[in-house]
Amino acid sequence: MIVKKDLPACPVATTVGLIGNKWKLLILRDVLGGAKRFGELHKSLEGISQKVLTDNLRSMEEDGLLTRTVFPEVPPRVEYSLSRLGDSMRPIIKNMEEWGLKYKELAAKATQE
Amino acid sequence: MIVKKDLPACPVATTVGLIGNKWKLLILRDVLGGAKRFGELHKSLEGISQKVLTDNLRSMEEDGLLTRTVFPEVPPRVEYSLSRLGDSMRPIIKNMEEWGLKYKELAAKATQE
DNA sequence: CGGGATCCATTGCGATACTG
DNA sequence: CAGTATCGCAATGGATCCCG
Repeated sequence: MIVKKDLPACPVATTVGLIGNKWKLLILRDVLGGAKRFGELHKSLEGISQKVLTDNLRSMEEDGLLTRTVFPEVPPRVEYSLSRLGDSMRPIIKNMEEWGLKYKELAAKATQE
Repeated sequence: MIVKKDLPACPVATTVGLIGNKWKLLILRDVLGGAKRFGELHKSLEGISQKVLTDNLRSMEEDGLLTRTVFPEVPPRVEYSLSRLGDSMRPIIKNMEEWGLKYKELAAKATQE
């Protein structure tokens, strides 16, 4: 599902409009590994406040990147998982992961000198 | 050149720390096409203020992603180009571009229905 | 447990003016 | 041209309380 926003002319800007934000990228990273509960995300994303996490999750849900599933239990359980659209971002995160790994190798070398 | 910051354990977080920001990603996009002058970037990045552009350029320079070259002319000319480290981010931006293109196709289809 | 609602401090950022 | 400096507002985000 795609919700209309004004799409910028540049495709990169389009993508950046959806995930050009620290937390969204990290949320994506977490959810790539499978559905996550609110509390799990909150723990994993160190430093994020409940409010900001909620805001980002809502936004990503609106944009069709995430699927929110409520399990009618007591206590309530809510899971966030990747939609098909969200899953199509996997290569982007994968690239960032690979880049980060290489960067850390470089940083390690630079340190030992 | 790599400047030390505290590197997070997660490689994705490492990358996000350097470019997990709307403007930096768009600056990267612009500079991928070759060296750009300050004014060119300012025009291309619609909506950015001079201050924020300067701040981001400085930050990216500190992080070793960009190279800043001053030409001792009158009027002064300053060019920003990709360092080797910055250039290694090309695949990430490329992915985002491809994703944006596909997304726009989807959006177009959804509209015509 | 997973939020919604408030209130408030902090900051980000735009606008403007000035300079080498 | 490519900045730096300053000011002041608006928005972001943190903390807290409450609820289904």
